[in-house]
Amino acid sequence: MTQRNVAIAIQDSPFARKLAAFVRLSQSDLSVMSEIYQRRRRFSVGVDMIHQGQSGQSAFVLASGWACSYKILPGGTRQIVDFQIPGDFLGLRSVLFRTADHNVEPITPVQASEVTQHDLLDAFARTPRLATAVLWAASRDEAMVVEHLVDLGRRSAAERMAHFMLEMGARLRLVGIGDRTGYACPLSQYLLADALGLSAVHVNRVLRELRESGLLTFQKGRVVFDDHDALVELAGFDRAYLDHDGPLLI
Amino acid sequence: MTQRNVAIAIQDSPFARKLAAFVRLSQSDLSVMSEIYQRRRRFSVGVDMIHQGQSGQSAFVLASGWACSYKILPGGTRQIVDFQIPGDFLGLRSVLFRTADHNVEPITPVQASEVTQHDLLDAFARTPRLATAVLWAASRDEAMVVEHLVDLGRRSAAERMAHFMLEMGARLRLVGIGDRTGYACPLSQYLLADALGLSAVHVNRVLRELRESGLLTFQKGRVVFDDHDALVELAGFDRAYLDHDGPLLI
DNA sequence: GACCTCTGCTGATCCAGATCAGCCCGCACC
DNA sequence: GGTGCGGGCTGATCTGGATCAGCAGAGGTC
Repeated sequence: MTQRNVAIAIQDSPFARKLAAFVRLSQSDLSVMSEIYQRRRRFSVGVDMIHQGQSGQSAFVLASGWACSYKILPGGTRQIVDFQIPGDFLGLRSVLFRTADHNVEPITPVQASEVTQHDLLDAFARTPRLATAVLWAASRDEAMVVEHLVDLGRRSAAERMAHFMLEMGARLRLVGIGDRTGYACPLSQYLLADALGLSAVHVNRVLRELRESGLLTFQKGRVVFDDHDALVELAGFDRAYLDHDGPLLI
Repeated sequence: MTQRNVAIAIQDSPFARKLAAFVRLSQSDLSVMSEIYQRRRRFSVGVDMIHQGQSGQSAFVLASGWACSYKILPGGTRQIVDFQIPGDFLGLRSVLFRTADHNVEPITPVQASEVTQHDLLDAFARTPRLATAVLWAASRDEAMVVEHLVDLGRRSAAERMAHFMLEMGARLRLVGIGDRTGYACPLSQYLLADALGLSAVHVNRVLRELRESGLLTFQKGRVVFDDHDALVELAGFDRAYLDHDGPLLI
């Protein structure tokens, strides 16, 4: 494969597409990325990709499948911080902090490219634009976590659920999965509960309410927006934090 | 002032001290920083430093005083995402995303150094190590937001309060304010309520409970840890996410 | 075919924390 | 010296969501 071909291949990956929304990536940026992107690993459901408290962990770029990052509390309960979908960069903090402050676990079978601490620091030294791009991607993740914080702090259960479903819909559409009408969603009600800070029982009831009021249906692994506008209204959803207007770094 | 003197001055700032925990900063990194650090602006209480939805905003390095970053929901309630103390870098996302997705407001009179979009991108291009350091600082902020998310999702009101007070204590000690016994805290119970996702009434009751059970006293602008170990136990507080073990980038 | 586990679903009851209403104090301001 | 008003503080009441308990179907596995 020639250099040029490699660069074309990587350009089409969801990860590169996401970064390109922020910086115009040079040929050398792309080849550094594609080098990393080649090395694929597979993970099966339930096997931690990153383990809280352990050091020397790698980061990953998700190529296919869904994962979730979460924290376990003394007491056994857990809080899911976010779900990762194809194109997402995960475990950055576990590399920068040497020891991981959270877990990451696949929800479906996952394919991911491993990025070691050495890869990362090396890539930053060689291609500063890439470092800035990763900083941007990390900031976008932080914006999502902040939005989840608002969910838990100030939105009711139904608003939270609506907001979450809309956010996942928007994120998936950005990487070419799903459309305005809905998307395939491999999450169980238990996972939703741990993410939204609710009990599984209550998640079930909220989903029923949303279904019966004709807003949203989540059944058999598929989310359908029955009334997109009403959902946006209910959740106070403003997708500004997800997409930005063209590259900042030319 | 000679180059060397400037470098020495900036090295003692809380901001540089924080970054130095992660990367060994070179002479040129320091001089880029000190250039920015000279330009001080003052803000008084209640005047937004960063305004949600507006574009072309700057970031700031806090030199003195406390600020808070928050989001307003349609409906008027707000959620405080975090408080900023001296040495903190704030508004990074408002620069990287061109338009701000949150507000930042001083809680006490504030002195801060302005960092424009141009400053930031320029500094990154000139000193990649600094870019990595800022990435690290941003990740540390994200780790704090994640911990707040866990607070709201899975901790009871008393646990939340304990966790929050311990976290602020640890952060303040890192920049040389306060000690193991307690610290000066300019927050009102209303601010605490907006940060912890509680009502002000309930904040008051929780504070009384903690006081009466001999764990923590917050009165007249001062937080006193009456039983630090019991607080850590109650909150499940693990300060690993705040301090890391020596520079990663040599 | 018996058994287990996972997930979705439901009713009954309980409780942490919200909401409503109001008092008290210090202090800025005219 | 009245008059706001921003805090802190408190009692009474209400409620969203947790908890407890249990059923049903769909796989998986021996």
